[in-house]
Amino acid sequence: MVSLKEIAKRAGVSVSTVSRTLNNYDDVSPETRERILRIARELNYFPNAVARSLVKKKTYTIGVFFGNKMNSGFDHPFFLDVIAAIREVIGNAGYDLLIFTNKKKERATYTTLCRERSVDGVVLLLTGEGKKKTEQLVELQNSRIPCIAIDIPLMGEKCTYVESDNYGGAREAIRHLIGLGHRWIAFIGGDEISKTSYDRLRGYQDMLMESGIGVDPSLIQLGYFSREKAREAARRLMSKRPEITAFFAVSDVMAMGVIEGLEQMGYRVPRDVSVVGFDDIREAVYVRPPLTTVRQDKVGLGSQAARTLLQIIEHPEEPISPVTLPCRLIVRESTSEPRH
Amino acid sequence: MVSLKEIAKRAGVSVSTVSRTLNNYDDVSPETRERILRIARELNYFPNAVARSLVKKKTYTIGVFFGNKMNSGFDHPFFLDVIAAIREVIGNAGYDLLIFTNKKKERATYTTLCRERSVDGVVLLLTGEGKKKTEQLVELQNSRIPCIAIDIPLMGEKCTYVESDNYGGAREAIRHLIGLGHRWIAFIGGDEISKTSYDRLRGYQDMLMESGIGVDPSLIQLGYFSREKAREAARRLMSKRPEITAFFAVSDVMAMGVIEGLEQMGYRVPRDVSVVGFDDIREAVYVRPPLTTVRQDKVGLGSQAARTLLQIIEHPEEPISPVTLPCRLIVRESTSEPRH
DNA sequence: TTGTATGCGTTATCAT
DNA sequence: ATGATAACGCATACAA
Repeated sequence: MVSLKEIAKRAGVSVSTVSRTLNNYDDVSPETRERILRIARELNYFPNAVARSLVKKKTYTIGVFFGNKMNSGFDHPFFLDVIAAIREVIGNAGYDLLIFTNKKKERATYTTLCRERSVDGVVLLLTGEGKKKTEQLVELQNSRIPCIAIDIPLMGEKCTYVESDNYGGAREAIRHLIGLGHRWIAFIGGDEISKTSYDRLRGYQDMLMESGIGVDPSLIQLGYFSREKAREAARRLMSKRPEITAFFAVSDVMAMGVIEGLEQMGYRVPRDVSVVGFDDIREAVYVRPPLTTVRQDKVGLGSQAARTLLQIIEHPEEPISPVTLPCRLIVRESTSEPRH
Repeated sequence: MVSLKEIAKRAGVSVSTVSRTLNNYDDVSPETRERILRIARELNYFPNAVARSLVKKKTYTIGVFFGNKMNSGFDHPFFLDVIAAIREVIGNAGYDLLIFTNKKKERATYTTLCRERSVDGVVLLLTGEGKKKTEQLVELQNSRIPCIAIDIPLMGEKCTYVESDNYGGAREAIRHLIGLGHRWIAFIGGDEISKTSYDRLRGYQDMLMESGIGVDPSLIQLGYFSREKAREAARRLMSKRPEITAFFAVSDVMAMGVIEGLEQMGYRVPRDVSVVGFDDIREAVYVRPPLTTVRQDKVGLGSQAARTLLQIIEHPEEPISPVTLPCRLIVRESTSEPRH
């Protein structure tokens, strides 16, 4: 509303003098400086970020893309924690967050939306649907837009990702089950394409091999990160292979589905069958039985993503690389020794 | 990156012709139109929203303010659901969401931040801390910035709010307890200033009066929307007034605290004492015992807020007024008949 | 120390 | 049907 011109007029100086004063240049006399600052304060002046962005080509805005499903709220399993951490870090650095929601752009891609809004950087917090837009992801990865992805293996000149140690976390989960005495351990995966799910599968397989138990492919099913699909997968598995004593589901939501399916069939968890999840979402501690699960460091993921992104933006010369954060097995009450 | 000027040069026309073409003006010949559109497509042109905003004084951006507490994620009890609904509605209308996070502006207020970023409107999704910045809220309310508050009674020329029927919801909760046979019903309020908490208190009092039970002020305590504070309040209350058979806490988080306190003292819920919450947060269904609570229509709150805000923005001439959405009592397992 | 001029990318007004 | 020009609010190179 009140502009530099307005202040300049009242102070009897030129616009550029006002601009320099307000930007703390030191080439302005103490008297005029005082006068200008006083007037600016009186008029309650604040610079127009839009105009400034136009000339400086810097918006102090970080874009965010994430899943689209409506009814379940944001469908990322721990959107809230990750975004809170991101917000904290980038806020301290002087940036705001732009959440892309505009549905009116049919032909737009992640890249064009970023360019259009001139965001300084972008974070990708996608779920199933979004992760499948491979062409768009590649385009963004190859663009010069500073980009950090969570759980998606993108690598480019200004693009990298953060993830949990999914492989190691899965190993711990299986080690735990084996230690308890389990030998017939089923695996409920996510989908065919996600690296996240794949790494957890590898951890499961490797641990079983190393323990001399071996991998039985028929114990491996996909649950597509859906509670219902996981429930049905568990029921199918259990009726075909009643010797199973434990399930490892690669998300807590699916673990909850597995437990549901098991109980529908008359099994008790963990007395008859043990179940381990992944993520440690908020509900995990409340659910019955409280879930043994592999905790992802959500705050760590978010703040690391933010820090890496800021580094790409503000120190473009420095090399970048993906970062992997450790997971931790949280033993609660959904696992116990196998029924004999 | 690629601008109107670039396209103009390649097409051999002026910038203004390109602009008119791209904005679907009808005063451009079919031939040049085709040529320009083709080149624009080839160059993968997208307009620079910043430049456009500067001249049109419209950003297609809705600002969002909310609580600041870090560790607990966003501290609004149902931030996620509300924001998801808002996102849906404003996204369909062609707007994006700007989440204010910048901590580097000490002297800034809600109003100045909005002006600085030139947002077209703003939604207030505040918790305890934010709600207490009364001067700032008044300033915003009196500004000409289109504004919608959730659960805060702001009213101005371009400012209003949405809330749940807190009074009615509280009445239902108490009616339920009375119907079960309870007579000694304690109230765990939020704080002294929030209208939300106050309306629920009124519902509690009125229902008790209408039922001929009457209100005992010593059964009323504040829990400041904190689990721990509510837990301690419940313990104090219960040791002084062991005749209490039911608690009504004005948030689920506090209800969980109350249950915790009760169980620490050796009471069982609901066998010995019944507990009713408010909100119906996601955890409410998983917690033990599953919480009887007053459900707020989170999606309704969010989408109503968004619709109202859009109306203020796009139809400034029409009158505005606050809207109140109905609540619904969800009976689960934390309530039963009183111990004799 | 201060002012003038120019440009950022776009839209809009007014000629032609 | 098209182009020249100004304007949005600010920053900056250069001149004075």
